[in-house]
Amino acid sequence: MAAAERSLRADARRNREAVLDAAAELFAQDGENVQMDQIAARAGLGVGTLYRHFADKQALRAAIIGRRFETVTRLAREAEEEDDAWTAFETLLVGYLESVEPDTAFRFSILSAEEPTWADIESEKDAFRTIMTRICRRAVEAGHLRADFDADDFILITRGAMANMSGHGGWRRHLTLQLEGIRVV
Amino acid sequence: MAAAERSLRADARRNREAVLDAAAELFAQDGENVQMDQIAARAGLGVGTLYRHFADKQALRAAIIGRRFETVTRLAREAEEEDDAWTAFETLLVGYLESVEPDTAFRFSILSAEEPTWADIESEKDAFRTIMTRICRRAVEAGHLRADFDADDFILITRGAMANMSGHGGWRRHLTLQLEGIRVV
DNA sequence: AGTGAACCCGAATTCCGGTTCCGAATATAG
DNA sequence: CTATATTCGGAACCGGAATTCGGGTTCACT
Repeated sequence: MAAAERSLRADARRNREAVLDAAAELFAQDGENVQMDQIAARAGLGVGTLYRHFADKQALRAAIIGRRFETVTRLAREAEEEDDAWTAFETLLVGYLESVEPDTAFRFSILSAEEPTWADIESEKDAFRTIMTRICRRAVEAGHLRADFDADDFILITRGAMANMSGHGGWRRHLTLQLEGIRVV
Repeated sequence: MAAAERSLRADARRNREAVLDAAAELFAQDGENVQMDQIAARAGLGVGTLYRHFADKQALRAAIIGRRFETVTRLAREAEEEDDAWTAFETLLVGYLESVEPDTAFRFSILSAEEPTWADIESEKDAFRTIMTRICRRAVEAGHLRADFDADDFILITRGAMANMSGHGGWRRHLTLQLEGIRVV
């Protein structure tokens, strides 16, 4: 793909970016229900142009989702720099959620789970998961997280928080509950 | 509505039930993406008949969701009978989630949050919430739940669990984490 | 057992949004 | 500057799914 990018005509590359930006913004805002026409309009282009760059709507979505994964992966790398194991974990957790909060499309794509030919994204997904796993492990070993906590649990927690992001900012409260537990023993 | 039911012709009432049952089953199974034709077929009726009983697809959905609320409200009433405050709470929590697990449509409608003209359902929703609030309060007062736990938190917790119901049965694990907390202090 | 209102049926229509297509416009090589 | 390959634009197309509509059917009352 990097090679392909280089061989793209100047205007084409510019437009491709415009499409990506417009799509990102609209998908983030309205999630699933955005029309190709709207994206084209926002990008100041014709629909035809979208299809020149992306096979179909699904592909465009995939590109957007992939982008966000790159973002959070970068974020994870930063978090890993933290000296304290707990700080690293908390930074990742909160950073991830904050980054994802305004992106309706991403949240829904995660929550919907089905995701047919989402195969494209797999590699980005893995990159994130790898780092995330290390950070979790470190926090467990340092005794800051329950001994049986693992990467899958991180996903459970974040999905849970994401489910409480619509409208009311209840997800922060929920995160507290998840960290501390609701039961008194 | 009760009066209207009485004045319905025998076959009409029967068909109405058939539609409701068929719709409930299909919506539960496939969530959002069910066609009116399918529902009609499953009910052994023509599409026209669906529209005789429900203004549009949305109205039908609303009726189904309302139904499930009635179910869980009944469930809550039962839970409240429990002598032990914690047992009552746990019964409600787990019972609610188990009851909701197989109902894709319901889960999505809760998670999607937007809910345009969902106003119809409000009363059913309130009925449930009232009882649920009492049960939570009792568990708090008995010292089984953190002191600041309230009805809104119940919703956060359940939404969280519901977000982890697609496919993998991870929601039970998530529920444990939510009850006990993931952090070690 | 007749009558009319209520009800049912499902083909036809409408609506909606993704995708295609090809002439016009534009960038780059020579 | 010209030629040629690329890219753009957006009206037209198309399929899928909701909704309508009017003629046929069934119930319930007398």
